[in-house]
Amino acid sequence: MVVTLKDIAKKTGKSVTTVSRALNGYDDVSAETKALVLRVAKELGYSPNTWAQRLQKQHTETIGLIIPTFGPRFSDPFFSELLAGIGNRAAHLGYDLLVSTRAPGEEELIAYRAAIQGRRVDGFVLVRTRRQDARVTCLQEADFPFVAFGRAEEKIDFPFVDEDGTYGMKLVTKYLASLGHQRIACIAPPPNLMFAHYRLQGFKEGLMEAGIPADDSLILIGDLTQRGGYEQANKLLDLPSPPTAIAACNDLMALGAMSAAQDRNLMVGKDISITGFDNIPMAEYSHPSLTTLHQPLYQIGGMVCEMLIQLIQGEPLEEKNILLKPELIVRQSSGLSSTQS
Amino acid sequence: MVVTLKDIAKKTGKSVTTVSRALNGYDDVSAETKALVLRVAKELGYSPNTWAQRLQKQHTETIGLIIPTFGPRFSDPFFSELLAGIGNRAAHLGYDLLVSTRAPGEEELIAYRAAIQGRRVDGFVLVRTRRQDARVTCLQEADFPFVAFGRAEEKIDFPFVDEDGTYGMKLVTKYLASLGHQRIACIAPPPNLMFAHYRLQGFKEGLMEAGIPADDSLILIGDLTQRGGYEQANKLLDLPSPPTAIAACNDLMALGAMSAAQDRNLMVGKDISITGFDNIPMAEYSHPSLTTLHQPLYQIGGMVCEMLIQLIQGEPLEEKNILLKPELIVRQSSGLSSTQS
DNA sequence: ATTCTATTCCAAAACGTTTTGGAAGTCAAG
DNA sequence: CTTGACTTCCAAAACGTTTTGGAATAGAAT
Repeated sequence: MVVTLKDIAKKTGKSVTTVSRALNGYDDVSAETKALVLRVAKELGYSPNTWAQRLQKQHTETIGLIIPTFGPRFSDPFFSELLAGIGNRAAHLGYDLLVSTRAPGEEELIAYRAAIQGRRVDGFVLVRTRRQDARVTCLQEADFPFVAFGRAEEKIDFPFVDEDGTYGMKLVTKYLASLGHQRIACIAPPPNLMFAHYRLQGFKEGLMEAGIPADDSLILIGDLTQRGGYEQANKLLDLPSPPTAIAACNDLMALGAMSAAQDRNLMVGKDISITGFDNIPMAEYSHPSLTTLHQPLYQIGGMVCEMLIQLIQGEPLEEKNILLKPELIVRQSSGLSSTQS
Repeated sequence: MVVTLKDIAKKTGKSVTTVSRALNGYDDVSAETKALVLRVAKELGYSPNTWAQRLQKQHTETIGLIIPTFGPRFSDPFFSELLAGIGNRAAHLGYDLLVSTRAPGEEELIAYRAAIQGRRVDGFVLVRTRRQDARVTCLQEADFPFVAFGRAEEKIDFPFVDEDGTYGMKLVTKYLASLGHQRIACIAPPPNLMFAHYRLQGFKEGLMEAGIPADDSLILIGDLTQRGGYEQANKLLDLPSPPTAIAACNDLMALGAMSAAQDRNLMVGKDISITGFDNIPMAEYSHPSLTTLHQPLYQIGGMVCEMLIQLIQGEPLEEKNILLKPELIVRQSSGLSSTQS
């Protein structure tokens, strides 16, 4: 049923060794033998048993990705875009991608450890880094190759790609201020996530540079989903003195916030300005279209994947740490403050 | 560095066989030996080498999914939702998920064949079945376990889960007709996809049952993306006698169509009705929110995955073919026809 | 005739696990 | 003292590949 090297050896009258070497293009096999072997292999529809190969070669040509699912699902376009980038680049470089989902916590670490010790993958892509990220220490202790999308808190040294969230949020906050907004709210991500820290900091710096006093009642934390954005926006709009602009720290929450505003018959882009972060495909097609910061997730996935594979293959990285500047995309969801009128 | 059975054997003074059997819970090893082995294994942080195990056991505890990427990427929420369902259920049942992306065609088949012959996965989940689907014949010839999301054209027999697209589209078409719409357009998927066939058929049957004559100029084919929906809707709205309702065959195209209408200052839900299919998370939060057919993609992913694993493990399937009825979700993007007024 | 080099091949070991088919020991029954 | 049953263990084979370390042959150089 399944064709092995032995079958080819028997059919060609050569040894298993020779067949193997012929197929792998060694030059200590004569041209005619090689041709014969190749022909027979094709005839029988041979392709090598992956497990035997990997057992022998001690590497797997597979990279791992364990998606940290907060809550029951991950229909987050953030992940799917990133996943596409990683997966396509991996396929292109001849690597497989092994995907799992684990909620952050003990289970998650067990999955990492099992994959490492069981040599199931050659390296990991780490996404959405956290403060005191146990995954990082786990991988570093095992001296296992990995590249992260996101930085770590302490000055821990590891290869990563990240977007400059501080820069981005500062940009958009100052932009909102330049439109005349004085009461600018922020819907921030859960603070244990590293990017939350950077984005929130950018928001605060932006306010400061615009000369707007900080007001902690205008900073709420959302769970990164549309529903979360909706709920937090409602709280903001219920304030005695509600904000005229909301800078959400991701697009999904921004879209939720837009729904909340529209439910109150506010014209988003006129009565209130709302901005996001990520520039997911949805952002362009929402109504009004969403002002946001563009983060090339698909490309980032590709970069991270490529760096990891270089690392695995022992090639030196040109750049170990890459920080990308997000680009402000102004669309219709933001406009001049109407409080003056 | 890496701990093997041999290391444990050496440390405990037992044989590799005994260690293996102790760890695997055979009862021909004494309680104290077992305890000793378990303790040492834990001490050394042993976990088995996956490749060796799989080579020996001849099965991989991994299921494969090759996403047919049309175009450069697959940020389609359809896939990410489905993927989440498959991945989570697989993890729950102790299986890994191996993901690849391949454009339909020769490359794709090669990937399937290599995975089969290389025994890389125990079975496949097939998504988005096509007419004369080469993947199906490939898998059937190899007698390889698979479960599809989607049916096949001919009366080819294989296990699948599918949504009843005909029923769904008939439902929504008749619903639109009941609102007074007489000129109802359809943006259909590429006809080589099986679900395109069923959904289009449902649309036609719906028109017929509502007593509305068919008009082929009102049926256009879109590429399932927002951009595609936008373009096709523009063509429809440019017609001398444009439709008052557009039934798009998926949500993404419906959202694109909404954009097209809104660009012309049409009030979606009043001046024109637009409906989708899938009920992706975005549909609830678009403006206006999208009337659509709910298809529980996450659950479907789980079902397909579970059926596949049953198949792999040689358990009989209670139901080999499952056809789910989509549910009509009426939201704000559809309303009474305004042509009477 | 001998040595050297090049070419072509292959037996055996190795990767780390599980399974097969006993072997050795103990104990109780006959 | 045998026999049989039971418990506990293990050597060796197997999974399918790659790599190691030659062996065999032929031709060329000495």
